[in-house]
Amino acid sequence: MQFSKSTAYGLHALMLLAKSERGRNVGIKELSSSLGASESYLSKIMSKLRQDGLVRAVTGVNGGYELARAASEITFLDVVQVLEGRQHLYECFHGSDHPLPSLEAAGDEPETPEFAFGEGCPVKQVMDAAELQMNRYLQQHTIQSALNQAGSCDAHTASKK
Amino acid sequence: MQFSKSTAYGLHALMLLAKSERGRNVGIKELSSSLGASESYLSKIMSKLRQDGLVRAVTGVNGGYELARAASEITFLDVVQVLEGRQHLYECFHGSDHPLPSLEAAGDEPETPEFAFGEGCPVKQVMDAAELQMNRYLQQHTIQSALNQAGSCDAHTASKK
DNA sequence: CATATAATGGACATTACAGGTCCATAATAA
DNA sequence: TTATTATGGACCTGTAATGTCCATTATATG
Repeated sequence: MQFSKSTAYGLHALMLLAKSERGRNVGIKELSSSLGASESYLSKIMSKLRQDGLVRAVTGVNGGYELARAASEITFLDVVQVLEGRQHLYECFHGSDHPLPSLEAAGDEPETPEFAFGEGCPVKQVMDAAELQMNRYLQQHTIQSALNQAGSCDAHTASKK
Repeated sequence: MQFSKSTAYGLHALMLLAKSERGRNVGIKELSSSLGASESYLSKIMSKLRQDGLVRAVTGVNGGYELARAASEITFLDVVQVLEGRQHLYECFHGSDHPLPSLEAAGDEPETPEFAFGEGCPVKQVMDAAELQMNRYLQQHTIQSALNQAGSCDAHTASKK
């Protein structure tokens, strides 16, 4: 299990947009050369971010992208959910369309002492709660807060032009 | 990003082993029929769990698997790390062998105000910390605790044979 | 010892999906 | 009108997850 590269690219792209002066559009060329990603691939990612309302895009000359709202209002969770999808990280096998284990044996097979799968499943409860811990953290951190963090302990590269 | 099916199978297999009487070996046939997985596939998973010391296996007649230590000493994190690997969930693209963005421009291009990637990267700091939140939760929950949880709110299926 | 049982590990097949490219189209500023 | 720039569809590719098969090893039992 790994976060996709798309998420890494998306997060970094938003960091760049947050840094650029407000009102100025940043083109895909600039973004892709800064991040070392191809224009075609990165534009797919930016497109998703736009569809979900995280960035605005304007086509044509001097077009490009800018944040759709303040960097302090864009959480890491927002970005992750757009680029990784909103399904749960954990599913008890056969994504719920599968009949429960004890269907043909209506009580005559004592050697299958099964707990409930799917929703009531204690394994799923733990895994979902674990995911929640992570998501809560991601929701508490924004593009802006990460930017501040970078500015404080990493001031040498964050020189303001 | 999703947990693999292997993790789901592995966790449930351990739950079954924890339920079975101590000292009794549970064979792959029994496990696979209970979980609805093929014997061949599930045995691969069990093999991994054995190599990492979570279960013991004995070959031959009456052989099978049992927990290598108390169910209360096997955390969800243990299982996840065996079956998902121990790499970080997040990597800043091109796993650190890539030169930093500002290499050809030794100070003459003010339009690439880049922060450090890799270790110092503020994005990675947030993502790693988020992962840590999840892992901490997984470490605090064990096969035994999940079993208890199941017993309390799901007692109808957890009848002791 | 012989036999049935059962896990192991290697090799291999299959599938799904992330990663990545290309191109035709639409929108916009100059 | 033209150059620029994002969009979205189609498509290709590599790799990892999933899954099967088989020969081997180990063990209990008769």
